[in-house]
Amino acid sequence: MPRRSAAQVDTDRALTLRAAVDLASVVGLEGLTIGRLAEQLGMSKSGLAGRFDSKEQLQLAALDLAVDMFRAAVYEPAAVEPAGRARLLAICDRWIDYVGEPAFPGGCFLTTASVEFDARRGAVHDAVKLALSRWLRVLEAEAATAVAAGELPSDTDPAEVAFVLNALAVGTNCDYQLHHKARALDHGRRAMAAVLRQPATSIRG
Amino acid sequence: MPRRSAAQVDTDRALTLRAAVDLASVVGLEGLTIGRLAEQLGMSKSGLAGRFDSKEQLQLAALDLAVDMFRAAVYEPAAVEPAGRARLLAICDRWIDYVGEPAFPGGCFLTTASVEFDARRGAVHDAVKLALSRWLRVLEAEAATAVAAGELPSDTDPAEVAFVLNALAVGTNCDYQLHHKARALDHGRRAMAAVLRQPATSIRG
DNA sequence: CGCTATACAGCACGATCGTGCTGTTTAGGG
DNA sequence: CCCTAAACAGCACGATCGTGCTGTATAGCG
Repeated sequence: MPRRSAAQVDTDRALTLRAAVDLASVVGLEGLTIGRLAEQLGMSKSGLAGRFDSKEQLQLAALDLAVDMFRAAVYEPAAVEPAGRARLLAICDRWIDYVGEPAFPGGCFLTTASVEFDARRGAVHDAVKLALSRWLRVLEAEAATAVAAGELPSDTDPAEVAFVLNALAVGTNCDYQLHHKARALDHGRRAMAAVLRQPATSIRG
Repeated sequence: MPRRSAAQVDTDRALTLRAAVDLASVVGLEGLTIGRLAEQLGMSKSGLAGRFDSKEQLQLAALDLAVDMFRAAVYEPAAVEPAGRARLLAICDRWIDYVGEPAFPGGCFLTTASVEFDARRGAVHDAVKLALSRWLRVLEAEAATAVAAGELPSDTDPAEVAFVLNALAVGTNCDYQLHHKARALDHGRRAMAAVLRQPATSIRG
């Protein structure tokens, strides 16, 4: 077919990647197959392959989109809250919402990709690791702000708060994806709230 | 080759499954391939396939072995402790040990299988779901015993304790497999201990 | 010492994988 | 209005997948 405008190419690529993310969330990033994705999009294998240099590039692009969608669903709505405990609470709330009604049919994409590629080598592993490290650092910075403001106990380790919140989210995602019981979301929410409980006697005010 | 004694067949099968579990912990239960496993064992594809009815049976057998190994590494050493909080603490301790030095190169097999098959249908999905449900019920029963004995706050929900402990273990496993930082194990241990903290004023004595 | 059942190798099958190459079609610049 | 460049279909390639069938060698029973 023809040469098309850059905008059209971009939206085509975006729609392609959106379908790729949906598919990969169910069958995994490795099960994300050129043939299957092409069939689902109603185009030929070579046509689809032409949009990406290789399967690995497709995996990386799908991962990027999934990270963007996670940030748009979880972080950005919470970023309107003031930094610190309030923002962390908003993040956790949105996070559990995201686990309960994920944008993808197969649950949190980052978690799936992390478990799938944690024991492999290559660009995809590195990209997953980088994305999750960055997210943990965001959480840690918020926790540090909260501690500095006296919104969390002064002996709180921000890195530990970030770790525990992430672990609870990952664990909640796994449980919910396996059993689809809303109680898992309640448990996850309550456990996160307990982590972010204010100090009994406020230190600075 | 020949007809062999039942004992020999059993140990051969056990060795085969042990290799299958190792391989699957890295490449996933779906990436566990007859050809790759046969090559690793130095035998032909058809020879290996003859030991199992189908690939799905191989996956189920590998899963069974992984569950047995998890129980042997985590639950059974802790079962010598008295039921309730002491046993839960021992379980958590062993659990984190298991995450830090898993019997398989790719981390906790159950977690990997759970994430891999949570969005699929079939016997493997059902088996994973059943195994994890049973484990959660074990944790919940121990937590209920602890609450009844006054070793945990009386308003504690045993199901929530079981859920949170499992979520922390899963999250710790994911983080550790991705980054291989011992600090993750410390964080996981501390968070689990916090969940099992004794009531400030013991109710029954 | 034969006989038989079994564990396995070897091979072939269709399907699907990722990736190239070759046309063909067409939108947009000159 | 051409003409170039991009997007894609169609096809083929070797590799690998799971699964059968066939032949063969041998341990253990009678």
